[in-house]
Amino acid sequence: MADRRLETNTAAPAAKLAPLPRDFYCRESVLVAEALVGKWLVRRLDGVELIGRIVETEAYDAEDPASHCFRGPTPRNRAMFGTPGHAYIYLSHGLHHCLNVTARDTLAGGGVLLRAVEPLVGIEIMRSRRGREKITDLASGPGKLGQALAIEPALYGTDMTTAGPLFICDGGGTSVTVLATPRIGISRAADRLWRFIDAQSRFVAGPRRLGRSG
DNA sequence: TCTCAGATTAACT
DNA sequence: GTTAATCTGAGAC
Repeated sequence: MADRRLETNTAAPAAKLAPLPRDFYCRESVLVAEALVGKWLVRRLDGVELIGRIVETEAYDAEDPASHCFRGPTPRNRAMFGTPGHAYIYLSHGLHHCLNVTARDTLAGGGVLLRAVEPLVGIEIMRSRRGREKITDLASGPGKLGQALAIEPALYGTDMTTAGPLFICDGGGTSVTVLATPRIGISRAADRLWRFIDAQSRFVAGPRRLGRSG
């Protein structure tokens, strides 16, 4: 897999950063979560591009007791009941802004939490925003990702299928070894293997094993 | 209106 | 391994 490692911090040509189409998100959130591993998350901020390669995701939907949309629409989660492919941002523990992209084959509610990315472009800006030097500590967690990529409430509901301030593109298009594991930090439906990680990435935030006992 | 749990992180021991 | 920081929604009364 050394052939597909991407250590560069050189900006990719903007023309190649075409957002993934709406159809990509109009599937079961689990399928979208798995497919997003290896894609590039693009954040445009004050004319600067911050790009990270997605290495860790989690799927949630309305039938999932661990999901924010399990109990139906509220002012906070309304985005997850709208058209797939939009940003759902929530404040975790009153401190951290976490980024989801809405995804579902119906409008019943669902989304994919982006938990970690491998910084590719704008690394120095991310370092500055995070106040950390270690590249593996810049976006290896949902709250860290939010801080590094300037994920803020103003981005709530952003259409991520257009080349705006926030979107996801196919990126390198290289194949990825995706591993399914239990989700992190939840007590309900904790046995579902709805967390997806790049098995080879050192930027994954949590454990790489399948269950509590291995 | 009050209380509690929660899709987290970083500092401290 | 433990704990503090801090906001939101849900449920109980």
